[in-house]
Amino acid sequence: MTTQEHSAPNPASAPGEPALRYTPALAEEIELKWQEYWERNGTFFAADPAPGTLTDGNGNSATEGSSFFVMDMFPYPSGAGLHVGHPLGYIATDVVGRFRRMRGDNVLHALGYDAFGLPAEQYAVQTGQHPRVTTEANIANMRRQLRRLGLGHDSRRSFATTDSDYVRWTQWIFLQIFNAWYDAEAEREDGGRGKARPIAELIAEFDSGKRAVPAGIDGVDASREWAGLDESARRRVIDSFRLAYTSKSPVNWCPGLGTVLANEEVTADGRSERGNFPVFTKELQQWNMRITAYADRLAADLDLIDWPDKVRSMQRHWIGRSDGAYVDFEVPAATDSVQKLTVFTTRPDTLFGATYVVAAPEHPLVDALLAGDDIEWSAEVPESWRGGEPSAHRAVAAYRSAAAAKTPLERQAEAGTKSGVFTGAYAINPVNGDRLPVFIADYVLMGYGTGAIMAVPGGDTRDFDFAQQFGLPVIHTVQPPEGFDGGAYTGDGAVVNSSNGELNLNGKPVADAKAAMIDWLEAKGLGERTVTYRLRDWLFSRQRYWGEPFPIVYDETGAAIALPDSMLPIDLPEVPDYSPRTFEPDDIDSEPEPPLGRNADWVNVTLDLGDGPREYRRDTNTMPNWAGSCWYYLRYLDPNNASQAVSPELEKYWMGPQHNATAGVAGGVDLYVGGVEHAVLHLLYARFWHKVLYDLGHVSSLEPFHELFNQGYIQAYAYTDARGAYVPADEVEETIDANGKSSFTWNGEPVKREYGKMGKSLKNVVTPDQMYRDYGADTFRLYEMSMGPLDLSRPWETRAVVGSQRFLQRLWRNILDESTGELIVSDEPADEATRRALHRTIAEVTVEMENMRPNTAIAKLITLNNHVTGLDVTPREVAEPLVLMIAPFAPHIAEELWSRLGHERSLAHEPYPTYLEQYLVEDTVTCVFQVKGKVRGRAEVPPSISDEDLTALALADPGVVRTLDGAPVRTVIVRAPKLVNVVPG
RNA sequence: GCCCCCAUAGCCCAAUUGGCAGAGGCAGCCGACUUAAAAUCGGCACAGUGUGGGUUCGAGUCCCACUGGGGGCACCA
Repeated sequence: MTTQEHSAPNPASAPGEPALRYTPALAEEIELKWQEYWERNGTFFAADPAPGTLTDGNGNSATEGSSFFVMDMFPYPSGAGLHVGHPLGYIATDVVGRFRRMRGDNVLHALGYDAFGLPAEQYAVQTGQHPRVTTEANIANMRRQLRRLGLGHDSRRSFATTDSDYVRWTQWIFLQIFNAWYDAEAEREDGGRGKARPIAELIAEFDSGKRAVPAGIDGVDASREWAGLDESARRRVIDSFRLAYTSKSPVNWCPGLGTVLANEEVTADGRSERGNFPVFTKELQQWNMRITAYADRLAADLDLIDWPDKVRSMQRHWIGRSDGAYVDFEVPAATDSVQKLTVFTTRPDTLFGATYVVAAPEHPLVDALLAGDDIEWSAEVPESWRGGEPSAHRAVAAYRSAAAAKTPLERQAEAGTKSGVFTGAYAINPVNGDRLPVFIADYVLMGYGTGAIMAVPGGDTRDFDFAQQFGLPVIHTVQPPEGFDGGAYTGDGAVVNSSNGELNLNGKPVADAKAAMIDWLEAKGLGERTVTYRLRDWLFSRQRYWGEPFPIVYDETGAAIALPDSMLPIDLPEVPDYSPRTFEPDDIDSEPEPPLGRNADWVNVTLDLGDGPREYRRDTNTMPNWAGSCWYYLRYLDPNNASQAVSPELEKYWMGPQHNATAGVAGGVDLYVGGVEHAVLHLLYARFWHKVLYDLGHVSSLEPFHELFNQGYIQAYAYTDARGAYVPADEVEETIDANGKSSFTWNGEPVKREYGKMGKSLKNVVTPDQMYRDYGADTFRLYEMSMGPLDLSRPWETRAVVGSQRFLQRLWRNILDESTGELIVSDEPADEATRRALHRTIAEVTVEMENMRPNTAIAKLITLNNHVTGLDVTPREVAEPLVLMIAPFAPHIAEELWSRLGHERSLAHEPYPTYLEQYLVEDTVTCVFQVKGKVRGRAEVPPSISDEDLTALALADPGVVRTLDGAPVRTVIVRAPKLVNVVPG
């Protein structure tokens, strides 16, 4: 090897600086060169197993080694570009991917772009350009910034959700869901019960008479047989089963955004998560996805995957499974008819403690209870129950309108305080015949359970609060512990006050009493065991331009008709104005106006759907942003497939159950890294789609993502001046006084420091481009990985980056002469201490790498490199493994050194260094002698020393003897060979 | 209000099954090199682990209470 091959003159070097000093300019030269090399050689091409079409860089299919699929959360290409916080996760996955590749895995790592959505639309409106133009420009900019990082991605597998041939398959999956129904009785391949089936199988069941027409379908006479229904009625029946369906129902309407939103996109105080506009409930015809059919599986299968407990708990909570029972109460109504009011309770064991019943204000049964004349309150009705009105009719009407007028924010503010009115009706407690007053109150929600509850003030704090306010009796049915200070007792204990002639729960623990009560209710026909969920169906349509159109048309009857696969994709039409029609944020009477409706030529279309050309009207909604991110991981596996979303063979190879040692029974992406902000939305939706695809036989894995890792955020300091205005953070000076206290000034003026996000308005943005320019990509990567544990948020500190740079410079100088470029490594064997240091480092770094602790892995590499710095020459037997171990973090400089060390090929597929056990065994270890746990002496001892010898050594140690000062020894604890603790008695 | 996580040197962070509080980096100090400075090299100092209890021969690590910071949920029966 000659230096001429490598040492191009470096115009950026300062005068007198050695030609090959590892400066930012040289780093850039090296980095661009290797990025070029990797691209030209397809170094990171992930190979399909034969007969797949994608090969590795050498044209080979995958052979040995297991597959490893590592993935980042789909980036949204924003016009603002990246700051240094954004690449943290991408660097982490790259490090893992490169490490696994060196360990012999077939690694698939690619990155696509989630490019539909409101910001692109808004940005386009601002700049007067088509969203596609701005989106593509943003993607190009982001690709450039990320390529400069040196990420080992398979570029052939990248795409954007806005690509027409990706949209095609998003629409295809929508049709799969539309053309499916959930059969709760069907047996699944994984042994469970309940799965999605093609809608054709449902039609066949109706045709054959196997399944009867269900009751309760709008416009369909339930007494009619299937055979007697006309085409339109049949369609209504079928549509009511679909997993994607339209319904006119209360939805979240956001006038400020001009679109409807999913429950998950609305905050607890009734505002849009994006934009923070008020959200109102409005009856609208919208698309929904029947995610509730999967509630039990989405909750249960969280046990099969390796996710942070925090995220699993957030999903569990969102799904909100509650085991309990329906209980029927008879309510004699004013007109002498007897109504049945069904409540849901998770505490059927407390039924003997029910002292009143509450229905939600909008509960439909309330109307039936009030049927009849408007009669004034009877004298026995307490004043507080009357709501200040002369009759039940008026009190209910007044309360209902007051409740309906409350904004979500007001409801939020009032949570805790109770309100309600008496309906004048009484419900009969099925276990003891007690007459319980029926109230309406807004602390009971129509959307959960049955919209009615039995109230047990003795066992529920909310009911207790209400009972206190309305003077209702309190009966405890569980014996509270001693010292209980009154109120509702919600804990476990022995049941009391709970028996009738047939049933006696007294003395039982709560769980047994629950079961006994449900059994009794079921036997008497008074109730049944049930499970309810907090999860609602997923509202799936948006009134926006920049999203996937629905592959749906409507005929003259208004029925939704799926377009055949052959007509996909349905591309977005050109429209005169693609901004959504927005309104005053609080304009409650506004109606959504989809931009797609502005192109009549597109909306009204003549198609031949099998019965000759006919006029149809297209659906003008678009899909929510989440649609594209629900399945993108599958497309990485098979990006060019024109006949399938993904080939089942490839899905099985990369994601199937047990596809490698850690995949487990659920399978899925091996490592998925991203922010915790997607804990519920994206991750729940994607799991749902995946399970539908599983049920329909398109994928073999039960879950999309096997291991989830939430990286922390890189945060930053921001500084405000006396007026509270932000000042440029990079111009602020810090002074530390004698006590170590920091103070900050900008242009000589004192400024205040705050800690939080990095953002333009805070004037504290640092960009990757600045880092590339001032340090190089390798230093930047190394710094981000060494800042601390990956899952922790930490502050960015530009002036600390130099530490990572010095490390790489020292490594560089340990291997070559920075003036001449000559190698300064020696083929002579390393000395014993160096060899031991190397093998210990390999052993330790391997453990850190396997456990995704880059910060400690890097610390150990620095230690080894510092050791090498102290040697006269660097032994090759150390230099080479050191370079290989640094490669995942700083791949460009590692490739450069590897090549200068005489290797012709990239080190990307070079085996990761392994250690020899013999060098880990020490000749002597330091044994610590303690007296009462305090260190009093130490000695070098052989590792194999016996307990007896150690005890003798310890007791003879001068420090120990001095501390004991003649005191007798009670006991000696020996942990050979590292520790002896002498306990005086 | 309820639940979860975190707290170690001026700063970012290490510390195996409870066993010498310190791996690494930033900043600081001293020395070498230099006309000088930067860079580099060599060296040094700095906390007893947020507070108060407890368990233990021994606690950063386990338990309880509190304080401070971060996050989730918020009438879901």
